[in-house]
Amino acid sequence: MSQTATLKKISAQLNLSISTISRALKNHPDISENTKRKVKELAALMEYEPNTYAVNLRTNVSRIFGLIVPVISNLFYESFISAVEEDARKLGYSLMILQSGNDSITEIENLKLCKQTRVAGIFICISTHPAHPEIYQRYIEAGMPLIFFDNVPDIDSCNKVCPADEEAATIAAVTILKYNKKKILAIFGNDELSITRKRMAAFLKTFEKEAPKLTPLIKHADSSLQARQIVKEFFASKKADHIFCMSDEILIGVMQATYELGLKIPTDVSILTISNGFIPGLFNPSITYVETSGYKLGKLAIKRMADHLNGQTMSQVIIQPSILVEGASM
Amino acid sequence: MSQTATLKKISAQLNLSISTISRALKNHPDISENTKRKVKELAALMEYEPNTYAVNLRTNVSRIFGLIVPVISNLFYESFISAVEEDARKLGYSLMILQSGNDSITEIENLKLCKQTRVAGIFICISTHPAHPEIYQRYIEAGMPLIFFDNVPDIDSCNKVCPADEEAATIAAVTILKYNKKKILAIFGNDELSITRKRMAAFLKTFEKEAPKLTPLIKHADSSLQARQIVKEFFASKKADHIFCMSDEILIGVMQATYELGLKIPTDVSILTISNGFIPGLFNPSITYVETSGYKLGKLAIKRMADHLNGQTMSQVIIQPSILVEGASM
DNA sequence: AATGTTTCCGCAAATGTTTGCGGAAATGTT
DNA sequence: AACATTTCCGCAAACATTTGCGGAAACATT
Repeated sequence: MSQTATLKKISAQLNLSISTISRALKNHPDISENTKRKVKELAALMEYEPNTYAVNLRTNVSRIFGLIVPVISNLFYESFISAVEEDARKLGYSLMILQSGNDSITEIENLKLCKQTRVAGIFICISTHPAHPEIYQRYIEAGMPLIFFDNVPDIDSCNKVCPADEEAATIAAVTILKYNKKKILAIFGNDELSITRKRMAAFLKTFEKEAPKLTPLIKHADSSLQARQIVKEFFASKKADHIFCMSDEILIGVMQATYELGLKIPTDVSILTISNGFIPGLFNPSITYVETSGYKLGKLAIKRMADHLNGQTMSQVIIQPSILVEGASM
Repeated sequence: MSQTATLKKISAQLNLSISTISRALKNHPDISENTKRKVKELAALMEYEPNTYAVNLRTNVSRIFGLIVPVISNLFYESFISAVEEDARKLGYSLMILQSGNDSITEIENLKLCKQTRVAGIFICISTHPAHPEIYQRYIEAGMPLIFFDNVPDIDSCNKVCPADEEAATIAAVTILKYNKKKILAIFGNDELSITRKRMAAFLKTFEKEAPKLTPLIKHADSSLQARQIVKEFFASKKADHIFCMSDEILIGVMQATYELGLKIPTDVSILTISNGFIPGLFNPSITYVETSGYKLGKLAIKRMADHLNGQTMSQVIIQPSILVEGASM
């Protein structure tokens, strides 16, 4: 890079000490208005910008948040990141974004990188199989502001910001029952994800409570393709009057299957999903969904981070409530 | 944060000087194998990690790339970012991601932030209306490795990595003609985007050349909603046997309109779009598209950056070729 | 025994900024 | 005139690291 202005260079020009320049630029009361003016003028002229590294070295804090997600290319994370970035910038922070690829080792490397970078705080959606869950604890105990979101560890005293997974699944179940559906195929994601387990438990619990005689058929799919095959295989021999999808990914596979099977929605089969809202609107008829907004969750997360940085360091679990958004698929 | 190990603390423990510790840890030949071993052992024990800020202050380079996009929540940028992050990590770099919100002022602020952070390089997709295009030049002249992608400025001597916008539009036009379409509605994005202009010019040029008597009807839409309205208004009075969509955003609106109008695809109207590939696959029938891959573009961009950092600083324009992916919408 | 070479390590400066402390000059108070 | 207070500013240390230079010891060469 080119010649960069420093406090030293400014001080040399004005015959003032470095400390005076530093203080003048930050409106320290010790400095007279007159010299403040002169310093600021020259600083502007020379396009002075404080050297972030020197500042961080001195103060030992940076204005960067670390954000770790399994993948960026995901509608949910993407909107989450977008929300966090927006507000982080307003607070004068920027974002260092890392992908773990849902791999525990990479995740740990990323955490280490955050530590090395002396980030001001970390947002993390943990991987499916954390090899060393105790590591999170270490970061917390070390005083690192750490906000877990979406997929969170089973640690009690930590900050978590989650979609209302149980509530969303409950709303879904209640809605399905309200429409008087009887033969229900429910497709969930990877069984090992905490999010899957939570949603499934709440879903089944609601059925047990509200309609004990009704037992939805549960299937698991790791991908759109699997979901598609599950539906096709199922309908080859049996029928269902409703398909519940745990996520966009599953919905996409299910919709492709209904195309291929020639099923009319909602007359042949009704559909309900849990989603951010974007994908359900692409289909015709548009799919009714229980909203879990990555964007709103992001807003909550950055808010929690800001509060934490302002001294409210006690751990807290925040749940982003879910609402039903009616499409035409029920 | 907790007690952090520093060179000084290690040196105190071992009764060696700081410089010896520093050299031992980086295998400097001046240091004997014996002390190297001792130093490394203690460093590992104390979980020593070099202070990034001190290192950067001394060396004046960081291992961070800045990446500026209009928005993160966009399938194209998202996959671009994903690709860049993957390879950046392999090279030992991380990513600072900034959104400009397609606002020139915010974009300049973000550039400034990159400069302040002393990033090793910048990837930028510029906003629609750069208020001060000369600023880019300033960064380039200052020696900042700068890679423009997707929407790029009209500067000659700079590094650009672009989808083959012209080629993509040409392929689209050729395909439409191949299917013998006669009444063509072509919907493009915002007229002021360089990407729109490039695609439109190539599209029209191909028609002029290959089928001079055929003139597609051109419309512009800034959003899915607008595209939807355009189609509905158009079909209220006229007919078309093909709709060309410049982007996913437009495709989405068009598809909603076809649902509402009850148009069968491809019998009533055929559809072709330019896309990353994700969205076209969601519809039934799946939409034929000309691929412009954000992921592949990202790989190209980071490659160019790596080369630049390795001394190949002369400017270069790289085009990511386009291919036709056949769906069932033609 | 004197000189040259190698091996191994430390001194100190430098990077740019922040900040506690102290101090000179100017002003105000008896 | 003597003292106290205020105003304004500089000194120097500190943050953690890197690196040119030099130097002491050990060894090898005449």
